[in-house]
Amino acid sequence: MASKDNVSIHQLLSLLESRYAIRVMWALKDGHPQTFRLLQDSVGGITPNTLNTRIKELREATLMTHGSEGYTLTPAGADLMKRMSDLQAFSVKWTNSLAKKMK
Amino acid sequence: MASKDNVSIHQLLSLLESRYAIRVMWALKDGHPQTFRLLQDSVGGITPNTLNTRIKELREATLMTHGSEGYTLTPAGADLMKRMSDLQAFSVKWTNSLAKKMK
DNA sequence: CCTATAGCTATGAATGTTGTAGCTATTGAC
DNA sequence: GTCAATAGCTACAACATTCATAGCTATAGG
Repeated sequence: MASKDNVSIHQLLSLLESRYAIRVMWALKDGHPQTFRLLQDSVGGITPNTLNTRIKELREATLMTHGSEGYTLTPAGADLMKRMSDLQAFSVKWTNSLAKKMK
Repeated sequence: MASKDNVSIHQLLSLLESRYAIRVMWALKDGHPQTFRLLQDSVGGITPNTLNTRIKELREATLMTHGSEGYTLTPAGADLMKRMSDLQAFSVKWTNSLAKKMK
């Protein structure tokens, strides 16, 4: 059903479109657990308030959890990051072509 | 260079993490040009102020343009959406497993 | 002219994010 | 036992983004 699928993607995107949401998960995609403060540093520039809000949202969405060694992605979260890993290569190409435009 | 690559992905993500940014491009990924108001309806719930802000940002980022038939993605924008197309399948799986959790 | 359509701008209120500070609980060393 | 270090978070006020609603300007067709 197409409209149901649209609802799904909209739900997902409205989660991912909060500031830092993707970067929080991105910081965890290598599988190493991180503490609250370490995560804050990895993401860079995020305040504890906001990080905490993101953590709550991502946990409710079953994309990340908190184990004994710190915060990690759930299998679903890891799957999502795997599907987004192409962004890395894109971003490099894109930044380079932007830089060319500027000069 | 790893740190340079990190800058790239951060630049990209901070663009994509604005509300509706991804959904604006998502609405154009089939290649059909859309007018301002049509785009507003396709995205759903976005106000003209915000849409206009997103359009400006995405045009400066060379991810979308405005031709004679309306707004469209640039080749770079289309490339980006292609790389994110896996999100569709993920979101359906994810919504279903969330729904199971709830009952 | 008159209406329809397209692309936007104006305004004030609601919501989200920031910077800075500091609280509580747990752990291990002394 | 108590002291410092670490972890997870909360409080508060300032600032930024997004909202809902309204309406302006310009162009094209009838």
